[in-house]
Amino acid sequence: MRQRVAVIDFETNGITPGRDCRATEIGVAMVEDGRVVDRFQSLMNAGVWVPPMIERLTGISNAMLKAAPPACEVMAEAARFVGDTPLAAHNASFDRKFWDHELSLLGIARRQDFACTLLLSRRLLPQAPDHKLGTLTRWAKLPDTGRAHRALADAEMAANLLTLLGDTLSSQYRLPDIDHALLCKLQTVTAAKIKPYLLELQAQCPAV
DNA sequence: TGCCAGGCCCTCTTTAGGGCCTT
Repeated sequence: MRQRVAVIDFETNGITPGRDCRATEIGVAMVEDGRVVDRFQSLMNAGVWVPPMIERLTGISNAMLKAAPPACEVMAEAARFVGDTPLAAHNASFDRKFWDHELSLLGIARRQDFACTLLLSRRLLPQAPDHKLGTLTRWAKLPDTGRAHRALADAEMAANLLTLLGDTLSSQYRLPDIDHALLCKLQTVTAAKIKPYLLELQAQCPAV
């Protein structure tokens, strides 16, 4: 896939964004033509408390957040970095709600759709042992990007997975124009119907 | 006060339930 896509990952102190549940770190891997070409990463201090279980999971402590820049500054910078670039994430429904929530606090509305590497990998890589980001990375022998459950390492893992999914579509179905809009369309086709749908797309494409 | 996600996907389904995935 040649198109530039911004793959994002949030670390947070909980599951549902709100007054006491906020992003604690953001990572963005800008992927283009199968390579990560640019990166953005920052901890952010939203004034929330991180429970011990999540401190252990992410390695992000309350002391680290105390010293981090304010969430509003970080998110404003992240929004400038991403601009209008199409977005992707692993289990995008999670990162999308935090992206939308954090930007809404700045009065910014998202303009672009999210592609989801979880939905796409369930459809295109059904033979994987499971569809956790770490499992898929090891199973597909994708590069080690650093400590799991840190935002930039996970964003780069998801970026590599996105590239693998694009390559899978190219090699298995010989589709010439794989772009973000196609990926967003594919993730709305049910897993049971994806193969016939792709074969139909292939039949409509001129031979390459 | 007490509770606390939610969308997707499969199946022993559709008048439902439970596992997956994210922190």
